[in-house]
Amino acid sequence: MLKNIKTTKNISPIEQKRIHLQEKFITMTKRQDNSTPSDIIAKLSPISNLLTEEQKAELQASVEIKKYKKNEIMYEEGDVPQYLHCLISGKVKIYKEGVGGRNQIVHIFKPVEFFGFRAYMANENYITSAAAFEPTTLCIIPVTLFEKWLSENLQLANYVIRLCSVEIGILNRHIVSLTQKHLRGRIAESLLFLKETYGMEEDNQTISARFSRADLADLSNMTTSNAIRTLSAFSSENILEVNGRIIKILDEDQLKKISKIG
Amino acid sequence: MLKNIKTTKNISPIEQKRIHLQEKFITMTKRQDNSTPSDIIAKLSPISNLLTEEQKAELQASVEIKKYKKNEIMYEEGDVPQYLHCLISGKVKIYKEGVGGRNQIVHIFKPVEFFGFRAYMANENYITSAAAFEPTTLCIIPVTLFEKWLSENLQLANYVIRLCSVEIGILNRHIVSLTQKHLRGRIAESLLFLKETYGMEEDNQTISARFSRADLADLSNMTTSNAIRTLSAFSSENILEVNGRIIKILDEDQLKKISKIG
DNA sequence: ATAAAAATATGCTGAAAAACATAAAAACCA
DNA sequence: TGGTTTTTATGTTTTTCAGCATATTTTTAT
Repeated sequence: MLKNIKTTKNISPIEQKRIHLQEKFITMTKRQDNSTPSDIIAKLSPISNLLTEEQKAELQASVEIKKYKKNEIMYEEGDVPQYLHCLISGKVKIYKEGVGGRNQIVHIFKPVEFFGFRAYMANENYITSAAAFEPTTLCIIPVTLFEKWLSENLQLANYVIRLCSVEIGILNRHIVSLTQKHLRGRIAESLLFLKETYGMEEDNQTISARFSRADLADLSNMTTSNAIRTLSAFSSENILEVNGRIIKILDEDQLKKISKIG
Repeated sequence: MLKNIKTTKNISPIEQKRIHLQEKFITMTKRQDNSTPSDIIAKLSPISNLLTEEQKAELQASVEIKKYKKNEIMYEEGDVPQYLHCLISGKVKIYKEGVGGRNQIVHIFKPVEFFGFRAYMANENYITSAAAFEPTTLCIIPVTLFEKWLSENLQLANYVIRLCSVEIGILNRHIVSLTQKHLRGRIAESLLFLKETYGMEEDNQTISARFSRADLADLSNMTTSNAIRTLSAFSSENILEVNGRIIKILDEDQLKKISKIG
């Protein structure tokens, strides 16, 4: 009894709010995961809309659904690419192992986007790994089937060319940011990028993503210590309000400025 | 007369050899540039082989030949993409301006490769600039025509998808190298990359490219001073033989090792 | 041919960020 | 529930590299 009272006393209002937000976030995430198989096929519209009737039938026949736990790995560097992966719900990181065991996240995906075909099309084994940030549902389709579709469907092929073109642009920008900006600029850019990708919660300030400091570091090319330090600095400068993994952007203009000047 | 003797005396055997190699290199470069218009169309085979007869006729009707001097700029960041560029002879760099006016070279092209369509396909203005390392000949084709071909030619579209897939892989690898390797590892990698791209001269040691230290620096994400310093170090370690812009790889295994461990 | 400009070489200094260390807080789990 | 592991926080030291200065060499322009 006494212990219980003590525990309750220890939780500050801010902490209570954090726990509340955290639970709401988990609920939101889980809710997205309740799709039935037919729902899921419908969700593949970015691809399936471009397919012929025959190809849609092939999709129906070959698609498989896979669920991944938090931090579970989908494929690793060196693996032979076998499937086109479509992200139905959850969040996925594509990362590459660096020299000192340090990882660099090269892409993050949101529903409904697809990945995992590049290496196959380039005739390589995977040079990156893919893992789930949070509980995630994927559709997987044999990549040979996807290749066949590409070889017979102009619309799909042109869509993929446009996707790749956008991706190359992002990577070009990224190279310069990661190599030339300073710690503060790189973290600022990553936070803005997370906001763009996963959006905000109802308050229009809280980023709809819960990343560990280590993941933020891997995204921003720095050590975990420096990610922690820089977030603390932004917090004490009232640019962010940081509450565990819940990050609220208080002064977006300032953050953009820091991101821009490096 | 006396002066003449003095001048001759000042040129060491090594220097004479350097001048000889330099002149031979310039001759080689110039020779590649003597193509007639019909030769040039023939040289576009990587694309034209994939075109239908009708498309080939359109190519013939629309293609233009452009010559660029050393360091001349083809397009700049912010420009509206208008042409597909095919490199017929010479060497081209694609680069991006960084924060402190420092450039990062994100791609180098050799004949016959094509570029300049990515931004258009991504529906953007150019986010990179293109310039000639040395006297260069290009074919340019209206990018709208290229887009039309893509929308009606499966083979071409699939070829472009494969090209983009390879490119994305290179960029992913590049991000990790440039951010995580040390000076020595980055320069080593750039030199090996130049060797892969432009090949060697007859001696099978000299890289068939003459890059300024500043360009090597822009390729390797470092200051010009550090590119100079590191090349000197490699030279005194007998990994390279450096003679102005002529770089001979003496110990490729060692260079690969340095590139690998960072 | 000669002056001016650009590129290369090298040393020195200081800033930025990694590496290391340690403690506190939070999450996990048997 | 208490103990263990992981994550976050923060201070200190060390390494790497950019920035600057200056001299020399090479290239370019006139």
